[in-house]
Amino acid sequence: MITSEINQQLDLILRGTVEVIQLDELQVKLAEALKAQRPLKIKAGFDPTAPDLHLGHTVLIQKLKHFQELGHQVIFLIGDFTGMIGDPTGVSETRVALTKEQVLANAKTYEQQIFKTLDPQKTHIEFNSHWMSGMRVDKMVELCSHYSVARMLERDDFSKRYREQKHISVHEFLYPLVQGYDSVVLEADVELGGTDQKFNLLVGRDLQRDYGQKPQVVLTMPLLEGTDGVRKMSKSFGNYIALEDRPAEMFGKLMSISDDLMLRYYELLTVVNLDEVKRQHPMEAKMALAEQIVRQYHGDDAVEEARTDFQQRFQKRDFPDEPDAHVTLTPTDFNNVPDFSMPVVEVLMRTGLMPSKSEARRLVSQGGVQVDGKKLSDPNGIITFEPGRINSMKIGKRKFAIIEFRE
RNA sequence: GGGCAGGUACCCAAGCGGUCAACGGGGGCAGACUGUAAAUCUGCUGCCAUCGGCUUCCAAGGUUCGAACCCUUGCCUGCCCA
Repeated sequence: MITSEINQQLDLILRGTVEVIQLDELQVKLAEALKAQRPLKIKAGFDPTAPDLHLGHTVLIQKLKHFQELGHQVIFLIGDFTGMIGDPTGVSETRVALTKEQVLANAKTYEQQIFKTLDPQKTHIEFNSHWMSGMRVDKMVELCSHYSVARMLERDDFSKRYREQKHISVHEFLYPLVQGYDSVVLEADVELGGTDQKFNLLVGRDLQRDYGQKPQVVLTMPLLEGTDGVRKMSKSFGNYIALEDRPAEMFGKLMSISDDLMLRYYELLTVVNLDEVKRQHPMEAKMALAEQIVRQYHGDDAVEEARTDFQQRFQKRDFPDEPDAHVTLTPTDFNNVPDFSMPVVEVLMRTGLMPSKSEARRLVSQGGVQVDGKKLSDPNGIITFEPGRINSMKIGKRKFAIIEFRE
């Protein structure tokens, strides 16, 4: 009776997970929870350095949702303490430490976003600065004594960087310790994280054991590949789909992924049966995926608009309802020219869609610019405007602008 | 504290006195192709400009007719020895 209940829970819990350490411990915890009518504490930590979440983060949030649906206690931990010091990961760039205000603002954004998936009533949000900021140095030193350098160097990225003679700051060693200590403070039963977090999650187990607690079960989730289909989705790679992307943009990005990647997204971001997806025409399946995800974060109306925009822009290669730029010209814009003409490059610059004139000329000479459906080719060309006439401009593959001339 | 190696465009990485705005790869952009794509092929990828010009190769000085390349100092990174 209890066993069947547990197995039912496990079905959902294990969906999509990469690794569970240890499965039998999880079973025991579930059984105890059931018996004592006490929900398990499920912890997942997020770095508040990024103000917005992307689909990659939602893999974990979905998993939290599963636990929540099973009646467990979800703790959304915001690593603001770590954030305020500045995450040293990423050797090439020195990150600027965040101020308290920034962290709070970011945390606010997090709340808005995760509550599109999680139930606000049943979600605890914690900040680790709560117990870390006031920690005395002697206690910090004591915490450090719970772990050894050799074990630190076991960590993949540390050992790799060490081997490759890359820089490692001492305080980077503190991060896993702090994260692990969070689990001690929260008395977490389970901690979720991406596969890249495995080491940190395991440190949590060790520390809990050292502090006389039962070690948390560690559950790792795959890292979602970004739109390039290769590297993990990340803001710094620019291959991400942010939850706050405009609906049309989100839709477009989802449509631009490869067919293979589409299946992966289905697997990790939805509960749709994959065999069913494979039976569909790839393009239709991709549309359905885009619709489902846009709906989740922007609602039904947005889906409608986004789909229409996409079909116009890309499928019909037509002008979208909402141009990316709208330029209004008046006679004063042509001060020295009696016939209301203007170099193409100048017009392009006025749309604000070009980073430089050189870029604009390049685009024109490569045939990437159309005015009213006619392809331009001369980077030195001139466009003559007629009063009251509205000119449409296609700039590159995906940008559209309206140029209006009013007398 | 001493010794050694290195810092080149978005990233990686050539170049080591003129022919360098700087090879090559990745990424990005554009064109072709297509089911939106992806893959593939082709071109472009500092800025301004009609020829042509201007500002770059960690920073500041210096040597030279001329420096990314040589010298000095500083800053940064890694390794080795203390």
